[in-house]
Amino acid sequence: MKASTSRQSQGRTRVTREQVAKRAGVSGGTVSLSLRGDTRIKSSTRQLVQMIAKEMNYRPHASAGALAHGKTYTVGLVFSNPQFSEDVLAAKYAPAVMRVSRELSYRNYHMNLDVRSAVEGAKGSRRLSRMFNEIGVEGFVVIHSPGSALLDGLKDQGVPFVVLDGKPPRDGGVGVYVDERRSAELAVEHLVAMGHRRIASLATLSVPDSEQLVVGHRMEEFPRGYFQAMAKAGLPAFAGWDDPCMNLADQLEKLWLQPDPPTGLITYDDADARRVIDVLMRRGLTVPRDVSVVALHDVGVSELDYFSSPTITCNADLQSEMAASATDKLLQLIEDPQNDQCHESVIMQPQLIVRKSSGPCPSPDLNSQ
Amino acid sequence: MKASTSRQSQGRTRVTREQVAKRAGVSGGTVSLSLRGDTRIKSSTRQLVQMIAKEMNYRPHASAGALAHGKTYTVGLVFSNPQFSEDVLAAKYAPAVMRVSRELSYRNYHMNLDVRSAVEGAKGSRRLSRMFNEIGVEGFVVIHSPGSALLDGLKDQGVPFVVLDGKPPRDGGVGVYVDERRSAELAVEHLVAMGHRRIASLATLSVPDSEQLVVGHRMEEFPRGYFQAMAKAGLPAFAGWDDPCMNLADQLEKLWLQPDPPTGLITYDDADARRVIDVLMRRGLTVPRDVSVVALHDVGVSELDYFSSPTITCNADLQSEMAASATDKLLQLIEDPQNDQCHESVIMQPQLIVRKSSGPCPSPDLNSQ
DNA sequence: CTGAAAGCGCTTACAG
DNA sequence: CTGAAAGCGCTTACAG
Repeated sequence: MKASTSRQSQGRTRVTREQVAKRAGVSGGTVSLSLRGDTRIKSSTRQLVQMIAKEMNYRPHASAGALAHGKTYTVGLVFSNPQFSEDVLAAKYAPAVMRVSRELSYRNYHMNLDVRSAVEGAKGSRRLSRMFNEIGVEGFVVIHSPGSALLDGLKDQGVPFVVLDGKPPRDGGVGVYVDERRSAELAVEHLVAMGHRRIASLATLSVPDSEQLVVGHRMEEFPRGYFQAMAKAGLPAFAGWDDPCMNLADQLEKLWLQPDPPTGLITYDDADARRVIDVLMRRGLTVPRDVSVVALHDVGVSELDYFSSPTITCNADLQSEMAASATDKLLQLIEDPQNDQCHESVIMQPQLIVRKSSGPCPSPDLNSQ
Repeated sequence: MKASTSRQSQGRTRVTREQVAKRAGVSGGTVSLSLRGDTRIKSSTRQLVQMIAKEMNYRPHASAGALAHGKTYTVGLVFSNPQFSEDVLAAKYAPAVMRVSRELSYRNYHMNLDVRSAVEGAKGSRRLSRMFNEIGVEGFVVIHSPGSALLDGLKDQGVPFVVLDGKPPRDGGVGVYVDERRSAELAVEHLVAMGHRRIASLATLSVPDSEQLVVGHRMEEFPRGYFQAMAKAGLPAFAGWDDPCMNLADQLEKLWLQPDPPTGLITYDDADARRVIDVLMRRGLTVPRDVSVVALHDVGVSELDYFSSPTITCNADLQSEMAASATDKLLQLIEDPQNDQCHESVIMQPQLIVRKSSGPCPSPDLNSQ
């Protein structure tokens, strides 16, 4: 019973178009057209063919189609960020991956996921190029690739792509990303609205030391948005760090050596916020009674609610929305590259979700008691 | 400058085999054989062709190959677990997805990820069937599909598949999963070795109520392993729950109403463990000083280390290893189905990682002080 | 309204 | 050792 033809996938004799044609008493071409609902075929024969095809459980062979008409209806999803390990990226972007997959399937496209293209430079480029030429992937969604050489390669070759959660190369290309400065602004505005005036920003590495490169990226937008927002609010900015690699505890230490320690803290993400809260607790400070903590990003731990660690106020994670938008853009780029509109990046507006880590500024009296 | 042929992917004129052939002064067939390193071709011409092909940056067209020889070198990765939402599955299995992708790429296979097949029953089956017939996927890695109708469909059609982190259908098929009973045994043995005698097990739902089905699955193996392990250790088992939907706080409440509350607790996963620790803290109990908590599974929060919530002792997460093994099995199944060995499931042995949530049993004196 | 035919780019016996 | 040719299953002008 277990025995079967040596290649199962082929042993199961495939139903071909010609078989349907014969059964229906028409030619192969007519079958193709009928199944596509082409009105050049008389309605009655069209329906006949459709019926018979369904009966026979006929499925057109995609490879044959691809060879004939040149389209594969497949796009590649690749990670390209040498700064993070694959697993870190995978965990972080899992929802995006899922969303892209779902959106593609709605449009009858397929998704080819390739992790190893995460490799930067020539090697990564070669992989993408192979995917494009060999498998016939029609375009790429590239996840979070800051200033990648990969992208330049794609652009040179005229391969459609869109960057998900990252900016496109300076000289063109499309990206879908969140307005970072606005994220910082929202955080500052929220704290100001709660009466806070002394609001500090903390720089951190939430990744292993070996991946310090990321600091450069983070440091670029994160504090800039903070400084601008503070300026806009007419408040003096002060940062916790001397250099970007300074750890959180040291930054807090330094801030609390000042005569007037901050009542509001802004961290890069919710994971950092929890670390900060933990340090504050050890110093005998309670969040948000004594200090409010707001994070700019949500990496998935914002909603945990423990005895000593409240839920975190932070900007909503928009990756699923970005994924949908990126998929949309890419398909436009593939199907209608003439349309100028699809060559523009999408900048999403952040939305702050207020949770339990932030509250009113303690009044000075209580504060100094 | 921006103008280009209407279909970029085709506009970029593809380098074909015939072009290489002409340049090399040989026939198309010779090019194919040479590039595959076939020794029927004289070494000198073989090398010549290889050189020229590289020069011209020739990439064989996969669809054409697939049409000619019938192989696509593509496998499908699908989720099939109606009990969890896609996002929950995605986050949980992200490392597995990455690992499968990597392993496949090492063997020059491609991965087609399809989320929507998570839909159970006829609809999901149809999707898989379409993937198999249309795209020519040669087999499937099905993630965590307890007793799924999908699998039966695949088996009936003779489509190669392996279940990742789940058991195969009772009547055959291959799965890769961890020995759940042994997981429980390790947890019990660890606590016993630390002097604990009163060890309770807590049942929980770490997913929203709407997904209660999962309880059935969990309850099946989890307590069974616990009860067996306790019996083996010669200790009386006692469970925290009356019914499996009882929440953790109530279970703890109940346990601590007893004259002799437990000194060791076993939870399903590290997330549950943290919830338990949180409840214990509110009751004024410190972990692991007063109570040790061990989880059977690691869902990724075991290593967080906060002031009030220590790292969690639990069994290592083997999903990456399972993913590698599952990929291996599937490719064997595809490439050499005759080999009986590849039709057997793989049961992985768990490994307990001791962290800070477990420690020696408090001595009775200190305990009652 | 439909059929016959060329072609997509490859693989693989089969001659020579 | 290599070339000429049939064939994989489709699409798409082109006749009629």
